[in-house]
Amino acid sequence: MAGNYRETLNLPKEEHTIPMKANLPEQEPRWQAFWREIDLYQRMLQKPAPNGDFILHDGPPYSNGDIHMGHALNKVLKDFIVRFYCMRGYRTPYVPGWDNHGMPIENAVSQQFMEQGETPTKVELRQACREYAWHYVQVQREQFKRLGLVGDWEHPYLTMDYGFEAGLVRIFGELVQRGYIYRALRPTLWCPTCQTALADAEVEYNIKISDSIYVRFPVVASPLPELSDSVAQSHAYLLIWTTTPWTIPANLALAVHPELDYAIVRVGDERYVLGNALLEPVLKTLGISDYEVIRILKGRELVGTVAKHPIFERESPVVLADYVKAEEGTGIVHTAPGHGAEDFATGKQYGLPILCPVDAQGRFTEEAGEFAGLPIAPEGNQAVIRRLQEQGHLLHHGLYEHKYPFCWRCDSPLLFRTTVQWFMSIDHDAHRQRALEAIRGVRWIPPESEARITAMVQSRPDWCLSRQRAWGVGIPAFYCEACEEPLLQPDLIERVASIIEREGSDVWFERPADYFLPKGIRCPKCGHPSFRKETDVLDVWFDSGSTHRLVLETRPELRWPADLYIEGSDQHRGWFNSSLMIAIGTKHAAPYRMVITHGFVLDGEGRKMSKSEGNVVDPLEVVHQLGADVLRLWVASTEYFEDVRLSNEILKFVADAYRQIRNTLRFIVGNLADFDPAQDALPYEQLPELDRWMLARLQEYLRYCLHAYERFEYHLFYHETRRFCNVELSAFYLDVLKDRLYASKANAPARRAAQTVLYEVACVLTRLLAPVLVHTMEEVWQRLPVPGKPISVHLADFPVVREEWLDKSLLERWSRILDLREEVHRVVEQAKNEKRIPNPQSARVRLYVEGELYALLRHYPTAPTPDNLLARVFGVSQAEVHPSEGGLRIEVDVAPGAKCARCWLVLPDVGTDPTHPDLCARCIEVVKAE
RNA sequence: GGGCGCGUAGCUCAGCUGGUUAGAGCGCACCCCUGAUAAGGGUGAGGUCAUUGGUUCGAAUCCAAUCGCGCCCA
Repeated sequence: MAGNYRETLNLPKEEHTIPMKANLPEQEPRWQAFWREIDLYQRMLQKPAPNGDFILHDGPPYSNGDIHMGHALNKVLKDFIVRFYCMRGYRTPYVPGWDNHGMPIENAVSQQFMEQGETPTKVELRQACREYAWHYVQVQREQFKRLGLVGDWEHPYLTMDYGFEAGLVRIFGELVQRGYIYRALRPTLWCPTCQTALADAEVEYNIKISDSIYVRFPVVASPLPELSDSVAQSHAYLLIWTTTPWTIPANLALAVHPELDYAIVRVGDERYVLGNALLEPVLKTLGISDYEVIRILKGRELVGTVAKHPIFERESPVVLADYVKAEEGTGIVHTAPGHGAEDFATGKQYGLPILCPVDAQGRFTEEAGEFAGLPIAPEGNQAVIRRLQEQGHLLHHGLYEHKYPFCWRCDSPLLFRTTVQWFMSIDHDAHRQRALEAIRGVRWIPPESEARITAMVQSRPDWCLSRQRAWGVGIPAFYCEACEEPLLQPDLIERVASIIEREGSDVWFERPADYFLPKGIRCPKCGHPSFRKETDVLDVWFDSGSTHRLVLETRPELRWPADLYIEGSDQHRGWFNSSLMIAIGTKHAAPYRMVITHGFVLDGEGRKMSKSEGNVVDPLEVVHQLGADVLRLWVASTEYFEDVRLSNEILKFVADAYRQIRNTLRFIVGNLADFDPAQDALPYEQLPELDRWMLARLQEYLRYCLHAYERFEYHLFYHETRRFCNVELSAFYLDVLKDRLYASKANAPARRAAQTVLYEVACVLTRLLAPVLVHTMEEVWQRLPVPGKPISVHLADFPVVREEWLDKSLLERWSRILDLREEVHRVVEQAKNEKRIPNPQSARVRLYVEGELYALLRHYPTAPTPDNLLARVFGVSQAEVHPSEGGLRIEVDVAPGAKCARCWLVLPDVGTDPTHPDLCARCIEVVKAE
């Protein structure tokens, strides 16, 4: 009678393990609630920390809008690190923060006011900005928490906290004290409609059709005979091209490239100088076909030549500039230092005045002489062109289509104006050298990052701290109302700071200057008693650049400097840089010991994600559909030092990986249902060889993973874990173990040995994966029978390699057996395909081996029983080993005997007992014992 | 246009200082199992190592250029 023996087996207990379906979107919030209940973050901090502190300082995201994948990547990486260090025995306080001030919020809020037709006062605008920023702090905080991030979310740092704002003013004061701060003119892109300077991010480049004019400047003096000879007749000219005629009134020089070739050409009795490479196209445009090249010379030879302004009685000397190009124009660049960044730099270099005859509304000032009062465009342009024509210096006028900067809010074409701004000097007191030295003392990961920050610091200009904005911390300067003398004094700055600390930075905009100044103060220059306040606010990079001082130094659980900053690679110019500047400026040392950079999140094709492309993957949606653990596993799977890719397809693969890891653990935990390590675990010495092999492989795997964790290379850990779970556990060890686990007596040593190892494997995997799969590993942990275990896996210690289990010779022997296993599989597969056997389970394998391999294999039992290790390893019912003289031969046939109804092995001893005619000898014994 | 970086199978990644037929896992195809079952197992097919040209006895690995992509700047 074929009985049903299923009930006599020790099958994994479904109710004792984790469910196959993870249902993360629903389950994760429950675990998060659990952590909140037990106050996991505080418990992590209270955990013994024999290795001391590890301070990861959070770079503050900007508090506008929902989080995107870039945030998710950044914060999840931080979370891996915090959790790993904590489990490694470090105290790891993590204080998340937000960057609140700044233009994007101000713009969004102004937009809202505009839509409602309201014009807020500065203070009203600021209050709305503060509310807006706070709203998104709360939104993002919840979104971050949903990703499973651990940290002091109830006490984050905010750059708009009064204390922080006061701190900013004080740091500014420190820099004033140390002599870093100065005031100077600077060219800015200016919107004449909004009447404000714009930041780069507020500028959009669009196609514009401009006037294109070729203008000649008469030479009035030159060391070159070819030019000076004709001076008397005014017949030598330098030829320029411009698309902004209105800047001609501000012309103060003509720039040439020192190394480019220039031609002096004769046209009738006139001579023209222009770039040799541009000779033909330019003369063609001007309609000149009859000409003669008199001389070719280098640009630098033109130095000393001076032209006359084509309209005004003023000189315009030739100057040298590297940015002059031979691709466009005439090779000679009309230079107006008041109207362009490059022109400004050249102007400064040559000591030219910074002439900017245009007012805030884009109208010519008195300095523009006859043009005063005209808007620069279109009237100004037309007037200038007309005047040039009257003078006979306009050689060509056409139209030109090119990219031009526009205001992103009002779409007006922008112009360059020079205005007075506050700066931090980067070269004061050897600051730049100190910074470069400090960079060398920091550990940069990846190492290329050091070259990048070095280049940035080497070439960075002075820091322009002024922003003509409302939503920020006011620059604490005063001006004499009589003589305009600026008043910038550390003691006065401290007065402002202490008031802001009490009342918030709005007070600067609400109160008059007197409120902040001591009674009786007078202008040191003219003695006048009344002052006005500076209206500029600090650049927001100053805010975030100060966090290391205002967070690390003020929170008792933190310290300065940080052990680690980890941010996107754009922060070389951003936060890494601004933090370094302020740290060097105020403390002469770097604010971080180690800096990691990660790449950007691109789509599946390696392109930037953008709404218009429709290739954006939203982290909130991923969490909603697949779960945070899948998202986190994706982060772990990427080589994030470079840009990383993400698409739905990629997520599908990661979700598969998640399922495989989950199922492996599900199987292991299910087989530990009746296992109590305290009572049932076997000592190492009593473990069968295969189990000791597994423990050795586990140590090798663990060592590899620890190394990967230590180097922040989670992708190596991810791949090795997948391989370990799929190949070594699922496809091999667990499969081989099934007979022992299921068919042995529950407390048979063979079964307890298997469980002992499974338990070890589970303990290692769970802790190793805990920083990544925070929810899933907690779920597993709660099921594991660990004696005296911490309440959460996140409070456990990271596993350590047990060297004594690394049995080298065992590993070596088994690597040969595993090779042989592959051979056997191939032969069995072939037999199956040829229908010689229905399936591997019904097969017998006979090995004919020689030499060393025979010496190795002969020790294994070859009798047809469940204990035939080689048969179990090969996945067949029976296996024999025979000596051979002609190399390896593998024969496969149908195993003799019958299939045991209980263990399903085909064995000859099935049916030896009449009470159980369909059982093998081993199973009879097990069944009878019950 | 400039600076930095990247480009190995459909996907994610190995491949140390140049040296045997370029590896892994997943995915895919075919098959097995039905006592991990919306699971598990086996076998197999996939790559001119972005392109081109150099250096070398020999290059995915070094050099140059080109193309594509990204970040920062102009």
